[in-house]
Amino acid sequence: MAIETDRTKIISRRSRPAKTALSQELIVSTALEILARDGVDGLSLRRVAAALDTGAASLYVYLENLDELYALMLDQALSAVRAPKSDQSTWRVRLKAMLASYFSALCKHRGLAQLAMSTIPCGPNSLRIWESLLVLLHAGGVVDTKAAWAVDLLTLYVTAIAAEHATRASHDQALARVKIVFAGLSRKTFPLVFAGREALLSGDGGARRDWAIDAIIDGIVGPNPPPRSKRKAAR
Amino acid sequence: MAIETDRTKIISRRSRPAKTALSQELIVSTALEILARDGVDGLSLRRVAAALDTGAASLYVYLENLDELYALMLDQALSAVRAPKSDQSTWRVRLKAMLASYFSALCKHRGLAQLAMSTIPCGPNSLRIWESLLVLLHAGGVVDTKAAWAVDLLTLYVTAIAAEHATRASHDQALARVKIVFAGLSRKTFPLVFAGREALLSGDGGARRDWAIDAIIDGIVGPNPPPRSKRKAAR
DNA sequence: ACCTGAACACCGTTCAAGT
DNA sequence: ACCTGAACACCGTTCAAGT
Repeated sequence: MAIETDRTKIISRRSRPAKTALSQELIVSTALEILARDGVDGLSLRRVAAALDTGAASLYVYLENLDELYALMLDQALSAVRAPKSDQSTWRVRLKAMLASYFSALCKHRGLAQLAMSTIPCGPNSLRIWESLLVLLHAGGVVDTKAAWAVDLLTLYVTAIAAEHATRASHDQALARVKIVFAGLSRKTFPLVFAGREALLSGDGGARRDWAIDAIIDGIVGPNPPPRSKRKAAR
Repeated sequence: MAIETDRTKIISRRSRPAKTALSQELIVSTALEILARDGVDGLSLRRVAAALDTGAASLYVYLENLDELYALMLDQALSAVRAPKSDQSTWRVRLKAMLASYFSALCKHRGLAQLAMSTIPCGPNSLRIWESLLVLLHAGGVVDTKAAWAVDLLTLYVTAIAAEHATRASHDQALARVKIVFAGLSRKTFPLVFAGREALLSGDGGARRDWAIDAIIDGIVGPNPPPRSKRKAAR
């Protein structure tokens, strides 16, 4: 998407981005950089403006408001999500790969997932991803309304788990509170919580996420999955 | 300004709550009221303080910071979540009832769900709810690590869907953007998104949520559910 | 058309000073 | 111990004025 707007970007790369002409894309990229570096608490319009050697007011030529910036940031970050090649593996493996890619795109910039939770993703990259997910689900026999709802459910889960991930990572105070609570947990009043306290805490990253995604897909496909054809799953 | 700390409390209950002695609980209740009335954007420490006829600084006797307030608000709101009576229905019906209760508790105060997404719930009410959910899942044959992960998955979904719900409700600008995108959607480039655009948008509230919860439970229980005993499900 | 400084109406948090 | 006003270092957004 117009990676290098014009020459200046190549010529005058000194200490600073050297007063490149402002553009929506540049603003968004800069904002994503700041987000990745300083997290969601370090991101502000004023800081983005400062990084671009200008004042916050200047950005309003390119943005209606902060929410629009968030939406654009989300979509630009989602450009990293790629649909896996269609000529290999089952639809299920490809679906999971795509969701994993979605997850890591959200995690790449610290706190992006939190923004994603309060933004309805509807940029070009979201559309592309939705389409790919729908194709994969169709291959799995999930169609129509169910397919639409399934895309929503799957992306919602991935976004939520990424947001939780980011919260725990950046916000160790909250995590410390949980640990204290678990340390003083009464085995009598809460026997099952007590027994499962390890598992409840364990981010354990991958394992829990993989299990959850599989569970959700199982649930979506339903108890009577369509007959598995011997052919490669349809494109 | 503690002019009327005690007797006056009974005597002078006029227009205002009449300068009740401050307390953590009172602060939390007031904050929840403001949240319910003005949404997440209308909530601030200063406003809570103003509603209590004091300055923001006064609250720091009872709160470490804003995050602690959020955590306390979440837990107080979750006190409305009740475990259904154990002597009726199947574990599955009761599980769904409890999750529905969880959902409506989060929706009752506009924007609470958004706070919940960036707070690890670990107050007494969360513990109680976890325990009940674990009991129900055990009745359904889901145990150990799987049960713990399942509780996490279910509550994460409910929280996320409530947050999405709140975002859409309060934030019609974003919703308008989606509608514009869908209106100009290319049936050629995104055939499946185009076909499912109604279903993707339809909040449709209950139906989609019910389907998703059922799908997740199905997925958790797994393809080989334990033999359904004829007895009432164990407590 | 684009950029800017200054202003407006807010934030959370701290702290010395009061009672 | 509790409360307070004032201050600090920030916010997003607007707007008249510049180029």
